[in-house]
Amino acid sequence: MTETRWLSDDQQRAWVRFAAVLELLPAALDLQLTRDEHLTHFDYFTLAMLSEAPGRLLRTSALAARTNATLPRLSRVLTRLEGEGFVARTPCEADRRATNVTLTDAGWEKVVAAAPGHVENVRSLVLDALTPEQITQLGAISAALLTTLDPQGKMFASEA
Amino acid sequence: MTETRWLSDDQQRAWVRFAAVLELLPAALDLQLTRDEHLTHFDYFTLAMLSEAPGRLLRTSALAARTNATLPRLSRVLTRLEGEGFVARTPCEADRRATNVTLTDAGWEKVVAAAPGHVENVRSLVLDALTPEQITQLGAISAALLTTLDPQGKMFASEA
DNA sequence: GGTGATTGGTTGTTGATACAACTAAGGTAG
DNA sequence: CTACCTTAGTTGTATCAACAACCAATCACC
Repeated sequence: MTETRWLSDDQQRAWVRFAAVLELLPAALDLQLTRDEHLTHFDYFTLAMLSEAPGRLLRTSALAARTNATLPRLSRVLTRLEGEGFVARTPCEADRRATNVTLTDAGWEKVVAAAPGHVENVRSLVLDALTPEQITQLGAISAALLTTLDPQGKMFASEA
Repeated sequence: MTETRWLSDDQQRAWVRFAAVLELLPAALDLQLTRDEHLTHFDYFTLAMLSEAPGRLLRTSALAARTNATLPRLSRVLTRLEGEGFVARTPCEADRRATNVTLTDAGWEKVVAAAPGHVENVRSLVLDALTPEQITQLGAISAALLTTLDPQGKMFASEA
């Protein structure tokens, strides 16, 4: 059995604080969206990914990859969002196993309505608390972490 | 209606990456603990907070504050952990509304067994991907974010 | 072109969390 | 001491997500 290498004081301090951020920030992000727009952060992100897709259209499995969702989870969320009139499901002509998901006009309006409040929340919770240098550092740190967390870049539409 | 101030390229890039980390890292932390120790990260954190408390004892509501849990959530988790023999609930003598939660010997053993693997996971997912400077930066950035996210320092036992 | 393996997506079931209602104990004012 | 408010914790109910089982369509291969 190998000896555990514990953390230095500096590592310990950074990790404890960062872990607290991981715990608190997602909840704070969700809170504003559910309160102001009756959308979960996942709902919002799903609609946002569709809004950025060419033709506001993605296949279900492609949308699942971008949102980091399992297919069962996305399936039920889409059923609800479809019922609310924000998305529409249509069979894919090219591959009849697949389903195309499109953002409806109402869905587009919803994203447009929700985005400013969400961005303002991101500003007030994150960006406004940091110096420009720290924002750049955070980008570099996050990129470094993503090389192990998301080596394929699944969550980034522009890549691969 | 005020005009929305959108994000600069630098802000946008940093935020998109950081948001992906917020999505992926907690799941990766949970995965190792559930796979290797059959503990959720919340279970582990709960036991860890108890293990660091004087006498391995905390009142339920104090434990809830340190773990950022609602009382109902903690109540049910404690019921399960009690059934597994890791914690014990005893009435508080001083205030008979309150309940003291103590870490049993089995619970202590569990934390001792689980900690090395968890720490190793934190290393491989976070610390090893960063330079010493970046670790220091991450600590400072997290501290800055916590001034708005957790102004009372609820999650830090040492403070107020 | 038929057989078997794979992929795309939905649904059954179970465990987990939130909100709200509830019980019980403690504090406070008359 | 009694009525009322607050605090500590548990439990009822509904929603959400995960895993697994399932159906349907496509592909690989002979």
